[in-house]
Amino acid sequence: MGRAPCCDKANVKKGPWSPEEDAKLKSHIEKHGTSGNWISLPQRIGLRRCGKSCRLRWLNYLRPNIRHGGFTEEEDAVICSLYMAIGSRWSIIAAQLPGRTDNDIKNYWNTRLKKKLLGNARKDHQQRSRQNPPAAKVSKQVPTIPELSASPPFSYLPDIRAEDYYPSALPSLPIGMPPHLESFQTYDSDKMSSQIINSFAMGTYSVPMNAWIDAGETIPGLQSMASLNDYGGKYMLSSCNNSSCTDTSNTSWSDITSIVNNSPVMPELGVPQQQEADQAILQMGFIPDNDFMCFRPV
DNA sequence: AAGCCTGCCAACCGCCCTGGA
DNA sequence: TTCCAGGGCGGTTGGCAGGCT
Repeated sequence: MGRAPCCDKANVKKGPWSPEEDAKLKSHIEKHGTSGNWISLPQRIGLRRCGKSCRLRWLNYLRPNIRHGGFTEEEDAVICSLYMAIGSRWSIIAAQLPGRTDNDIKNYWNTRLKKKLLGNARKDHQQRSRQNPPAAKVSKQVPTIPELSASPPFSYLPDIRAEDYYPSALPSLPIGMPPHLESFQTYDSDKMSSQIINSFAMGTYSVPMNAWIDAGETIPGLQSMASLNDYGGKYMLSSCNNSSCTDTSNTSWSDITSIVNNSPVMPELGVPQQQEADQAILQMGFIPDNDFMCFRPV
């Protein structure tokens, strides 16, 4: 037996709301509230609408202080960061943006922001590739880990993963990411692409070498991740490229920070020149634009 | 001018969660 | 403890508008 419908589907009106219906609903809720029951509300006020439809109309359109359109760069940044961190949890994302509804943010993401993000990421990657053509690989033993070739991370952004940033060998980590907004709120909007790379990388626990060295803000984000997740504080640090991964150590958070801080660039914690960053990466035995640093709980 | 395409967004659908009986 | 109604939410759809051919 199926679930009983929430209303009489045959007798409710569907489609766009008329100004009269809007006025009736708004006026009633402003005077009496919803009385804690959306399902019975339309009957009580003489609307031929489903209760759920009334609720949606009120929440997404009629309630006070709703803003539509005109998303700012700052709002874009928050949406991007949170989407990368927690995925399509639109209600949670909306809760961080006063006056915005989950529906609006969802629509905005699907129609504009996703394309903007993909465009920036591609442009950024192409520019870097021109400036830093892949160097000859530094000699080191890299045992293949065949099982890592399946199910790459971030299925909802296949274009970036497949073509721009993520090699197919990266491990997939079915683990929830806590929000780490504090890591992203200070970004310069001019550096949108860097910001996206960082949050993207954070969500998968794997960091393109360039981005890792690029942005000091990655560090507090990682630290937040390490402290909020219960993995006993142990991580496996790997370097990955298109065909294989090399586990360098089982490491704790302090080991990771030690490795990062030993880089000649990281102590600046600002935005070092890309050439310097690439030089540092090479000195550590990695290949910019080819290798990735992965953190896996062990 | 007409038809087609694309982007946008309001609204719907249906599943899951929660709290009360 | 179980059941169920209502609420919440994310995915999807359909219609409209504007641009393009």
